[in-house]
Amino acid sequence: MSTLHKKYPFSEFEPRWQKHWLNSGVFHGKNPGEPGFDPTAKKYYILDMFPYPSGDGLHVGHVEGYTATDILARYHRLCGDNVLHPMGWDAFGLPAEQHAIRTGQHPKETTKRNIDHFRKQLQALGFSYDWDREISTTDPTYFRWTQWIFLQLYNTWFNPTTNKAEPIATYHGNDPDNVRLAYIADIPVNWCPELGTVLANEEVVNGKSEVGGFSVERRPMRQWMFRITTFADRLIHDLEALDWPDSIKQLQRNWIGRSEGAEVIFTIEDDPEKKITVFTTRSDTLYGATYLVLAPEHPLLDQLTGTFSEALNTYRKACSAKSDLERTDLAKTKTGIPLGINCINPINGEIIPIWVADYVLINYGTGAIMAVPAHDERDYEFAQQFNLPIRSVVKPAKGELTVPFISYDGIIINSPLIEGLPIIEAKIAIIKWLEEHGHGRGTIQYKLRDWLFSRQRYWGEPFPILWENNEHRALPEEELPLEPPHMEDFRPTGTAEPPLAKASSWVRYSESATRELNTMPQWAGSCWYYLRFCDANHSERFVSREAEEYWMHTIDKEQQKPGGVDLYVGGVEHAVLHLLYARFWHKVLFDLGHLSTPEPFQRLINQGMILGYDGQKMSKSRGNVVNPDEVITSYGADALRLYEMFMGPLEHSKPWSTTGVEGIYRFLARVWRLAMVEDKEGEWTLSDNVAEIPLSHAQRRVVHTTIKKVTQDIEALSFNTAISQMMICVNEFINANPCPLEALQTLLRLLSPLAPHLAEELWSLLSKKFTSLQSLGNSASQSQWPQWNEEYLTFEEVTYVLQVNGKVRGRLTLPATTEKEAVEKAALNESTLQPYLADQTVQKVIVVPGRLVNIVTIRPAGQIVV
RNA sequence: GCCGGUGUGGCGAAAUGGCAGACGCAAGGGACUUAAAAUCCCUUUUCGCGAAAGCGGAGUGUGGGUUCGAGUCCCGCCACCGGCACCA
Repeated sequence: MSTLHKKYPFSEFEPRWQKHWLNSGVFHGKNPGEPGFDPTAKKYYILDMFPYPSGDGLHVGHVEGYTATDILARYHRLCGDNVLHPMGWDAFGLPAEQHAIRTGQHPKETTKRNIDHFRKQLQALGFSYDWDREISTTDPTYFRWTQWIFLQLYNTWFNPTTNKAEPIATYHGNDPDNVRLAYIADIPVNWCPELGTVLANEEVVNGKSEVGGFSVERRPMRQWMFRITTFADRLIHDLEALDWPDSIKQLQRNWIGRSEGAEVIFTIEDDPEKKITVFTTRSDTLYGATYLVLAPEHPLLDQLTGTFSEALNTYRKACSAKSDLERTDLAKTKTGIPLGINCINPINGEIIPIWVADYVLINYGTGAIMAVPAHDERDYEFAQQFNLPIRSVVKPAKGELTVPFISYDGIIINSPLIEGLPIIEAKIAIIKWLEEHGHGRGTIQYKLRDWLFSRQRYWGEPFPILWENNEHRALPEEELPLEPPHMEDFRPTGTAEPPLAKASSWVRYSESATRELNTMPQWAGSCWYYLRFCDANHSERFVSREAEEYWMHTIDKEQQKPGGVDLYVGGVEHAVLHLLYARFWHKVLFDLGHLSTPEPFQRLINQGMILGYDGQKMSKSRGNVVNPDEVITSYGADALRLYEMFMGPLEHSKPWSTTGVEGIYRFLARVWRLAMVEDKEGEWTLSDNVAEIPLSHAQRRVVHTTIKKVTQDIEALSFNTAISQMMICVNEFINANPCPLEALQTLLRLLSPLAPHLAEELWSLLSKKFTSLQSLGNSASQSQWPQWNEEYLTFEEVTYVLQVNGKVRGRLTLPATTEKEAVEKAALNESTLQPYLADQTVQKVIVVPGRLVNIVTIRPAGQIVV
């Protein structure tokens, strides 16, 4: 393709404009206090999910989201807004380190090279980033503040009475280490031997590591955790006011997994001092509990009796040897073992047996359940397996009782205290009874677990933590940033010991203190980068208060919007990882008074995936990967940008089509030829056809329709239809002779956010001849976006579609000003309709102004004709 | 199993409850050309009738409903995609 004659000289002018933009600094968004800052301009913060700069370079999927935000950024600048549109690099973390190990180079070098390559590729697409604000998470001037924020979390606790994070000094209990938001815990974690590190729950998919797909095992380890669970309720609640896709909100809600229920305390029959607390969402079925189940790892098991049967020990061992995958396999039959100990149901004093079974999970609720086999499928299956009694305590509101009966549409039976109540009321009554009698309480459980934050890898932020006498303390703030030691051999040790342990002189902090050896996960840097962009070079604070308040301030107090980034565009894969973690950090910093908004991202859009031509996900092994560099070489950056926007709705997944790119390329060439002609030598010169003549009525209508449609579509992020309208406009003028300058001028302005190189080049060529043209854009604070005039959109005559009983039977052209009654009258008199109206009685006439008339008739017999 | 999303020509798609298929791709035809490329113009949901202009019927996964009128709103079902899943 590249050997073909170019339809317009993009390869000459695209790099030229890119260079011009870079050198002139036109895309720099001004902070308050900067020379030229305009306090009257609206601020607009539009953010991309910054990339991990992989060795593979830019993907066409990146191009899609980045083009969408670039169009918005350029559009808002033309509207006179002060736009913040930054870019940076999420360059710490596992993939970068894996890549370095594979290529045998130090991650510092590979990261730098990859970043340089990525930056070049982005600039070759003409994206209007403010490169003055470029950041990399691996830069000490950046991760200094990542470490500082960690210390904020370390020195903070969650006060349940205020429902807020507060400085640890306001905590008056005896062990502050028990309540810090960043804490050390000895718990079973996801250890991945292949990667040589532990992973967060969110990074383990079906028992495999999300990165690389290696198997993951449970093992108890001492790790840094974040108490994100204390924010579970706010993380759910605050979703409401965000302009996010419902699907993403739902994903986060499901992940947090709030469920309301009750804790019920059962007393051990032979030892009334010992009690078991269970969690249930079905307190209404308390009378139906016929046995109780403990998770095999339940700590109470060790206290209950020292004389475990051999069988129980064997069972517990077998469970711990199982992988998560085996254990959660729904298809397998349930296993369990009776403990030989009974407990007492508080509601009726009934003595029921205690079992141990691995269908009860230790890390949800209390690790113990009351089993109600008549109303829970799992309990039912277990009871069948081991011949345990099944007692129905709810019957359906209508219809036959089937067991197990799970539905909420039921009435309580066999339960003296709550007999005959509907389920919801019964729940409340039981909880009230439990609380009054000290046998339990209403409570809320979450699926969300605390966030495992430490990794046993080299390429990440070191923790600003010191250890002395087996106790941790914060590294003094003035010693930040704490840079990782330079190491030649930074590979995982093959054991649970982090590689930093090998840097012995770095590890030793003083005679008696050593440094923390773990590093932070990749999420650390991406949790707050959007804040740093507001003030990327500030050295005194993670972001200056003034800049943060300006770019993140509440945009709409009336609508109770929380504010934050005005538009955030990225892939759906971050729905429950990055987007949840960032919200958590943000809320902590907000509670501590460092930020002015409770949420980071007001509006979120997920771009769909770009698939291969075969409709499959692009992958090297399928051989269907499209390289953006090659598309740029053949068709130019504008064509690539425009094509990806024309493919379909931004949120949809859609397959790549090379002929589709050619179609867009042809369209851009048509725009070019509106103004340019090629002479015999193949040189392009300005066409004599362009003239300063007034638009005809019809032309003016097309131009103003286009202004309106493109403006509204850009604001709605409906770029495909905006482009369609521009095509219609170009089709209108391609054969206009002469072509009015005004049409061309308007079209170029409308096109400039989408295909900026072509628009700039033509504008600049035209303005050499037509001095009436001012600058295309980017001159600050003056709106240069075209305005449409509704008057020009109207037609003098409109054609009505005439229907009889909903079927089109004719048309009628009338002056646009014709009154409804006159339209009706004209329609009834229209000759083409008469055959359909003969023998009929007109029952009703519907007139939709400017569009259609529907005549509803009835036969004399009284039947409506259909 | 639960939650969410999507179903419209050969393909990507478009349609404030008001002429379904704009715009683009692909396909076919024409103009220009010695020829090709490029460019420009025309046709293109489908079935029936017609030499043709045209006329008539059907049609937005599927079955119902609301409405003068449904791709669009409501109820049921089917298929595909994504997420969660022994979470009590």
